[in-house]
Amino acid sequence: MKEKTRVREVLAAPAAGARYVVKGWVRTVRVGKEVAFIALNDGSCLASLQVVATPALANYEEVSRSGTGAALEVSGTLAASPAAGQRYELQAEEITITGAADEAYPLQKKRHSFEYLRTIAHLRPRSNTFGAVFRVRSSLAQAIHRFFAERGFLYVHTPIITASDCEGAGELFRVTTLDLAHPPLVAGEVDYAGDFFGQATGLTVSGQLEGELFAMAFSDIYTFGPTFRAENSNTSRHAAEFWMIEPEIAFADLAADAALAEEFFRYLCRHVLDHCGEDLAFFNEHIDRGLIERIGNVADSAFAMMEYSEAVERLKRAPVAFEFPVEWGLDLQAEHERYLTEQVVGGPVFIVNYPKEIKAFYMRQNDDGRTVAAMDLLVPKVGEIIGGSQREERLDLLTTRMEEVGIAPADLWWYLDTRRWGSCPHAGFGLGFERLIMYLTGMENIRDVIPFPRTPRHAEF
RNA sequence: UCCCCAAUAGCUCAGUCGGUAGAGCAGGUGGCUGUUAACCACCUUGUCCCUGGUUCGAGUCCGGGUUGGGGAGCCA
Repeated sequence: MKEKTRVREVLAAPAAGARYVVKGWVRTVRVGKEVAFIALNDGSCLASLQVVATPALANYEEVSRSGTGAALEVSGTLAASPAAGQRYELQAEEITITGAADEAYPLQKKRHSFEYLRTIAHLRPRSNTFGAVFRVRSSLAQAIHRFFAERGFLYVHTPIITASDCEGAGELFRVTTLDLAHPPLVAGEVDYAGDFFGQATGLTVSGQLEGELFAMAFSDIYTFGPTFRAENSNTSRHAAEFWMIEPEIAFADLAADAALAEEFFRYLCRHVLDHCGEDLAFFNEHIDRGLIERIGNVADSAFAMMEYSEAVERLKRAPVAFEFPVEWGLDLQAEHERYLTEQVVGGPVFIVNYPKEIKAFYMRQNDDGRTVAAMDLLVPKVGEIIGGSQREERLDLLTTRMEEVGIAPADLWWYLDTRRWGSCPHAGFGLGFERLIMYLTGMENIRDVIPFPRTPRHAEF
């Protein structure tokens, strides 16, 4: 095969005149008798390359009839475009139709609803919006690894399959090789002793507990991988399979945790502004006007911090009627979080030190005896985007707390061992990758920032 | 899981008071043109989500269901 040049590179050429081979998919064709214009896109950037075809081509008739979606290989010479709309165009000398696309091609050169595009998720990456979404997603994933690598963090692959169902409150997907029609039974219950792992197992809902084990050896670590929740959640912000970033830092307290989260979040805002400009401009114009300004503000401003107790007081004094009650000891609802970040602060804000009753067992108990060292980062438009805490490193307090909330310490003996030998203050947080992408693109549905979304009743593709 | 809304051509949608279905895009034909999701003319395309009911008559009103969307809870 002839070596190709990406459209992105061709469009960035210093001058016209060179010959190129470009391969991609047709976005639109505008046909005439003496000339046809083909917008060719290969996903390397948002812009398409204008290919100019003339009847001099042996297969001009065929080429001019190729519709939106067809795959073409074009050899030609780059020329300065005489018309407005593009700097360069490729004067085709030879065009091969690699894969034709007829009128049944579901992606037309017009606006489609996101709902419809979800039903053709195998083709939607060829659209402008989803091309931009998945380029930004890829770029952000690499930026996340770079951020941690620059700071000496160890990247750890925590297990996908887990036997501990007390990691969090999330419902586990079951992993089994048992014959579901005829499972082995003992006293009417399924006997997992005969299952593949000899015990009940499921897909992970968090890599945090294993991450803590590695932090107790490598000091600063992070995980970045898929996570699964079998919750029957039908919202624009929940998926059954999503990706999560979970750093864990040893010899660190909640303040250090929040400082890391802020540096991390601002780094990623700065990253898309500096590296995804074309796609961001597209989102800013078509999806969310004000996006670039909002991201820029976050990248440049220090984040506020507010005690949970103060947040409750502010909400109580708020001159608005909330649907849910505000009382010390109750969890903050989405409407409360939005009010705090959008109205009270007008920017990102950490809420810290929550009542221990509404938070997980592993969070470090504060000296007041009623709060734990937890933090949530709230951002305008989205609400909670990061949740983290300092972990309880004191063995006696941790085991007591586990018993209080009904988690058998024996099941997590390995977790408790880190508190038994060489324990130290440590902290970490979790960032939902898709929610980050939503925040940085303005896309409002999690199903539209993950290639093939898994949600209740949906595992197509 | 709960609340609300929606479902009409391949896609995006309109459809008045209940009177028998329409536009744009896509597709076809022709024209025109260095075009810019080109343009102009003509043409083709319907299980009006399913089901039951009210009615002389239902895309339209009512009941049940399915699917999708928005919101809430759970959370990331």
